[in-house]
Amino acid sequence: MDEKREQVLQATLDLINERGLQSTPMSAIAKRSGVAVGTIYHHFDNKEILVTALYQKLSGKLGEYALHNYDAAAPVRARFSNIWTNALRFTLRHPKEVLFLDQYAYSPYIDPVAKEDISGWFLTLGQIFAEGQAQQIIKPLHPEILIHMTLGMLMYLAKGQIGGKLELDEETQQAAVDACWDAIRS
Amino acid sequence: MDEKREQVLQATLDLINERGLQSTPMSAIAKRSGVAVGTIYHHFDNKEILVTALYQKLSGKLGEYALHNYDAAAPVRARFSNIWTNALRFTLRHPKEVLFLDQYAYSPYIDPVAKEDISGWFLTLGQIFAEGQAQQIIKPLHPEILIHMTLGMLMYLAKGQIGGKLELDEETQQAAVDACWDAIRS
Amino acid sequence: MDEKREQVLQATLDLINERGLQSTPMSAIAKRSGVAVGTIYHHFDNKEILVTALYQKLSGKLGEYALHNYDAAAPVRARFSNIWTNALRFTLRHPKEVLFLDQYAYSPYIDPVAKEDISGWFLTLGQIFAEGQAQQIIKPLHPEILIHMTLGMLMYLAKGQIGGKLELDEETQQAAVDACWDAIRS
Amino acid sequence: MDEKREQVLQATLDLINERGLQSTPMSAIAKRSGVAVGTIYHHFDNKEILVTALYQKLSGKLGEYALHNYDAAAPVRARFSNIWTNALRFTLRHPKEVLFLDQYAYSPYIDPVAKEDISGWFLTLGQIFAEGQAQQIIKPLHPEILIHMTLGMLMYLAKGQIGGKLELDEETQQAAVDACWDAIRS
DNA sequence: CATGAATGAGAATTCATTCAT
DNA sequence: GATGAATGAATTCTCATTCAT
Repeated sequence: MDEKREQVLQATLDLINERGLQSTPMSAIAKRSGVAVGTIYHHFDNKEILVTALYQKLSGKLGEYALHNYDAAAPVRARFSNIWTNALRFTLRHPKEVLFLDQYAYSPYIDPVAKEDISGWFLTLGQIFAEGQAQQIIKPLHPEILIHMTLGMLMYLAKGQIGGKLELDEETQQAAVDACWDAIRS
Repeated sequence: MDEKREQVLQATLDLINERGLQSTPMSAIAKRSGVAVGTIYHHFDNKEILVTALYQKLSGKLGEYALHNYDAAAPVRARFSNIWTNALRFTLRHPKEVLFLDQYAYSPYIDPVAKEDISGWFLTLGQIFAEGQAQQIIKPLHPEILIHMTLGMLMYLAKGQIGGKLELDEETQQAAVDACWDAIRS
Repeated sequence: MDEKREQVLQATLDLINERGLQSTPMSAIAKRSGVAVGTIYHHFDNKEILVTALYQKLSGKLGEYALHNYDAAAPVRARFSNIWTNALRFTLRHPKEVLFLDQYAYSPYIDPVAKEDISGWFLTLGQIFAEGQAQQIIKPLHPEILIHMTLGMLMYLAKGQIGGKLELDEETQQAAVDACWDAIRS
Repeated sequence: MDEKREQVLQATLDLINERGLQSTPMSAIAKRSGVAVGTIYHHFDNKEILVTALYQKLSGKLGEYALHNYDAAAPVRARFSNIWTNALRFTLRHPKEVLFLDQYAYSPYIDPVAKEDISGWFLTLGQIFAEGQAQQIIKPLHPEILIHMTLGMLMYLAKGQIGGKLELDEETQQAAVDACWDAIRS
């Protein structure tokens, strides 16, 4: 059943967030998810594949969420704000997911191939930046740099909120997205 | 001797960067550091405490580095740039250290209490922001938010460079620090 | 299966008797019992719990054996002799069990709570003593004292025989039980 | 210094009583006794020898105590009572010592040769019993049996008191010694 | 003699994975 | 497919003992 698969992924996410990968044995995932260990191995060949599958699922979810209501015809800044507002909202609504993604994006545990951007939102961002640079409204820095800077702001806002050090209401979220824009606009 | 302690911390950092915490047994740390397993436990009660000690050491090192040549009498922007240039330089010169800090700053593996800022650079940043806000040259957002945003930019630039996706020459570093400023200035 | 559990308990008893707790690692118990180490931990959370379980099992066995053919209607002395003859016979037939019980009955290694008398033979003895005292045929001492004295005689006779210093034939066994009676009768 | 030797022996006794041999490492003995580990090894070649030395010391102490005021000319019963009163008093005043002796008298950990009765109180007891049997006032059982029975009573009274199940005032102590006599007299 | 840091063999325990039911 | 008991290699941690100071 696909339902069990989802339960396993959810339990894995929860446990890794609570205790770290190091301290979440398959047996704990089994207990938390209500799925027998053997059954987990029916769905995922081994632990690494399970974690990788989780990474890919969440990565796709974030990308998909970010591209919500994307209007290719809108002006550069509007498109940027749209994506970034979406992404920020996602991080605030799904802190565990974001923390996990951030944690494993550079971890040697997950196969680099699995980290490819599936949803294409990085690609889209790159296009927006290129277009903005052609219009001379965005700093003439390498798009990869712009993506990293803005993504970093986003991720650390999420981390801060998760760590309990920050509280972002609607208004502040808007201000944060504007700050992102300020960082990259020329 | 304190020398052995340092050797252990260094080996731990190296191995965690190469293979991840999950895949670096104490025996490997012993071998790499040239210190017997028992001796490691003589200095650190258990693996978690060892990793925490490493975190604290590196965290302090980054903070110390960031406050290099700090001139409390300089104007807000100069002070900001000074700290941030220092910090960025640190991240580029000490990629392993930064990757580790980023990885464990929000990990449940490390006791939150141990993550307190020892060097006081966050405190200093907070003061700079407060002063800038009084002068109305910095956005009226909560200092924690400003810190997280700029720190996020920094960390992700470092991660990008470490991951080989970015190349930050001197000029670009300067531009990055300026972008940080743009993000927070009003 | 419960069979494995029993094999482990038996191997533990044998090894502790042969080499002492100190010198019987879990790996040895695994080898001797023909059960994998991991399986032992599947049945007993840790070594201490394993030893405690063994204690409880043997303690129950002795109590059960002692109450064999117990006739509540028989006179006090007959009941006393019955129980004590049973117990003495048990100690002589099950030297390993007895040595273990004697060794751990007062050891800090085993949780005092776990040492509660499950079989109820101490309770029964207490009743016999109370009745005997009412009939003024037993010394008016606290039942616990009477129990400890007679139990001590029994245990040390067993230990003497096990250690090869004594040889108790049927006749002597009878004499020993009589001596127990003499010790407590008024 | 001999003082350090005594401190080590005392700490060893205390710790073994509190936590069991299994859980008292040399380092703990060092800490508790205030003597460095290395120094302990100056006095005792290894742990086994340390424990054995403790056994011998306590065994001698008990024997010596038991023979206090021994009057070879007194009648059998008086001599028996004298020794047994002494011994019982020792067990009540030195519960830790007694528990230790009982614990290791039959343990494979201590070299059987080291268990030899040094003080000669068993010898003396044997003589008393032989004399009493010649006078037909003591049961015609093998002296070893008589010793084991009475010793068992003694030890278990001590254990009971240590375990908190018993409380022996002066009067009861006298009664206990009488009970011992009743057990062996013909 | 005294010290206690250092050692590493060995003990306790964990956990990914398998497989009979 | 689902289950969870069983496995044993790998890991964390302990501790008797040594030895340079």
